[in-house]
Amino acid sequence: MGRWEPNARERLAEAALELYGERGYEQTTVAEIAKRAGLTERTFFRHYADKREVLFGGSGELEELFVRAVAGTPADAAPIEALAAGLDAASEIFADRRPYARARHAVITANAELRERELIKLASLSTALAGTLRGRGVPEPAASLAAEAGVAVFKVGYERWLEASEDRDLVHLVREALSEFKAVAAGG
Amino acid sequence: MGRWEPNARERLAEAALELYGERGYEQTTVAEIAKRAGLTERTFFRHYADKREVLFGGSGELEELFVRAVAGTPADAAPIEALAAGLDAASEIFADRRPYARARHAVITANAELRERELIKLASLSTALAGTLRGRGVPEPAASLAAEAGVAVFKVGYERWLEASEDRDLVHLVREALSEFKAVAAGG
DNA sequence: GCATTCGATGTCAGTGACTGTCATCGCTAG
DNA sequence: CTAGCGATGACAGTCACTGACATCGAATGC
Repeated sequence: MGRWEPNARERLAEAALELYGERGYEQTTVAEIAKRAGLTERTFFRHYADKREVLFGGSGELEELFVRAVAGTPADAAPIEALAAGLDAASEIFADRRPYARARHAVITANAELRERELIKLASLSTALAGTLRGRGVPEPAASLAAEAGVAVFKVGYERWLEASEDRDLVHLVREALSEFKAVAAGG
Repeated sequence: MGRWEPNARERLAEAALELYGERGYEQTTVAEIAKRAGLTERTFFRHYADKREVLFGGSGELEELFVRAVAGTPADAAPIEALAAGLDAASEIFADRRPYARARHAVITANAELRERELIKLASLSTALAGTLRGRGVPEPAASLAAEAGVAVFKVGYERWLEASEDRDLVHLVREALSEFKAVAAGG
């Protein structure tokens, strides 16, 4: 494996989150992250495309899970109902990671570049969901609109979960957001 | 005014769009943009915060117009109906700018950094709309969800407009996107 | 007219993100 | 034991972006 210790990639992500939290994203240099992880700056950029990406290692996994759940829904389910299944699946993987999610979210919301990166990850998720819906026969622009709505619902539920007390779980908060959404879209 | 010619800011934006279109965003240096505009790199950064922002000079205007139209709606209008008024107002200012909008959109979609910047502008719009809706008595999370939906509708209509023939105008395409949205959200 | 003042620009040096290239380490197959 | 290979280190270079200070040009006051 590596030249020295294993899990270089994970060590870098951990060091980055710590440093971004301690002194802020902008005040942290990549060289400092690499040093805390026992590596060099050059190696950081072999594992992550840039200084922002180190906080988004799990986004591909989330997207894959969400999409798979939507695709696994009965073919005659309405777009919104297929998305509901995806929302459930995506919510479950966060179950025991709330402390980590909170630390990460605090860092991201504190910096515009990181917010931008988060938005493009969500846009990628939305694009993938729209493609999956089209594959199920949903025409455009309904597929894209439904996908965007699904992501918005997840985002709202997720943010409420971060602020909520420990006994409120993400799956339920996202479901609540979904029914709020349906009410608003119906003109309520 | 300026040391030489007037409208330095506009000249920079024009030069940037040209160069980004000719040789691509990444292959263009800020020094080249400034030179084409008859200025120096340092002056570029006095007018625009970074190399991406030069393509987004009008986003504040769009946000202001959209928000004002929503705020000017009768107090008893449902969130979706208030947003519909905002969508109409926002759509009108693009009426005679389709060639420019197409060139700009082609440049933005070709580069991930520029897509990120566009997304955060839309997120800012969404946040502003949500605040306006809250000011009209719409509670959270309905206000945020409705605002996200409104932005998604605008985005879909706008993209269709860019691809459409010259006789189809933005206002109508956005209205079509809105009714598609209502149908999908209702479970259609 | 002429000096003063002020905003916009130019100049220059510096930091840090990111990349290309090549050497080197340490494990593994044979 | 050695050859090969993947991961890392070392180093030089480009470019986005910033701070500090000089300078220009036009408006203003007299």
